[in-house]
Amino acid sequence: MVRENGRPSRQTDQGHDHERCIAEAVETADALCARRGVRLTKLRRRVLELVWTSHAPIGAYDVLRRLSQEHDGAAPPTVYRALDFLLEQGLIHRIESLNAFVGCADPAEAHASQFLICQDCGAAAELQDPAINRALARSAGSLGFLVKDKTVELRGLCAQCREPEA
Amino acid sequence: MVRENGRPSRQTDQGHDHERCIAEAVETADALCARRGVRLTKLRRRVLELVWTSHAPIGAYDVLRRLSQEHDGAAPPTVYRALDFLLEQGLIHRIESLNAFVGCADPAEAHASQFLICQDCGAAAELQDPAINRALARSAGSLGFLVKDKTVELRGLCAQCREPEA
DNA sequence: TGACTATTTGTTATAGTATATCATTTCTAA
DNA sequence: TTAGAAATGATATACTATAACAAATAGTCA
Repeated sequence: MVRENGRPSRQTDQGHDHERCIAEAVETADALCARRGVRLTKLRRRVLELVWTSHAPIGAYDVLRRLSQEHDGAAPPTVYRALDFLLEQGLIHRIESLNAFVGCADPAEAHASQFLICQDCGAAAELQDPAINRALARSAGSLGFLVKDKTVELRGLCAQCREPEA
Repeated sequence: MVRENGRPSRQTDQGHDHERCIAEAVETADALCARRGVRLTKLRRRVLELVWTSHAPIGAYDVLRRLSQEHDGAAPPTVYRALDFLLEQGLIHRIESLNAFVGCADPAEAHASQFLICQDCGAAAELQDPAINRALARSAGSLGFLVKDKTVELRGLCAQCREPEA
């Protein structure tokens, strides 16, 4: 587990076993891709792991920098193609306000989610709040707007990072 | 008014007098900046007009291309600085999912708004729906998350562009 | 007024994000 | 085993945004 000075690293550890987090994400992805008949190749799986390095969204070029250390000839398209595949399969999400990517907490089926992004620790928590989706659907619907895709990103301070406030 | 073949241009005309739209936006901006003691310079005012060219969000480099036609030596910082000023003053909004900018419909005071972005005509409608904001606040609050800033962007088809469906 | 100061704009360079294109390799299925 | 499809390699380039410093302009006050 990644630590700094013996204490949990804020960026990577919310007090949980993150290795397990990554392993589970990869297992789920393997199963899902097998069921769907799509190929989670070694490269794509590795990019998925890199995105899951922490719960903080990671930029494509950060993924590239890490990938390059172990994969000769990795270039931007290498990473973007893998990210595109993972996005299509719903295994990761794109955070528009950060130009970055984060692992999907619940990739089993397509869903509209919302993100709470901490400006201190960087972590992005994924929600699927029916009340929010209802309010959005109602508002758009009343204007005759047909929603195809949603981006809901709230930036601020997560509960842990707020504590020192007191 | 911008037209194509004598018919209203979808990108710029939703069946309204858009010249009036632009003029009102500039008048409001002038008054607001005067009251606040900040300077809406000729350059900034012109960039505001260019952002208001249509109700479709416009990219910084599109603004630059247009500005260059009338303003020697316009460069990226010229535009980005003006856009930053306009954002600070709440006169325009940034659409994260498009890396683009759109005029603010109600710049008098800070507000959390939502955008309905039509994937056909490109127009972005700005909402300020209290029900949406309540749902977001409730959800974030229940998790102890302190919200500082929100991005809510729904992409799909606006009422006008849906009609041909039938 | 005239000089000081802060703000705005000009200019050049560069960082950061993403895609187009074509060649090569690898996988799959017949 | 081999043709076709899918994935990856490799190079170039497009698009978005900011850093840094110089010059010009506007506002202030002696």
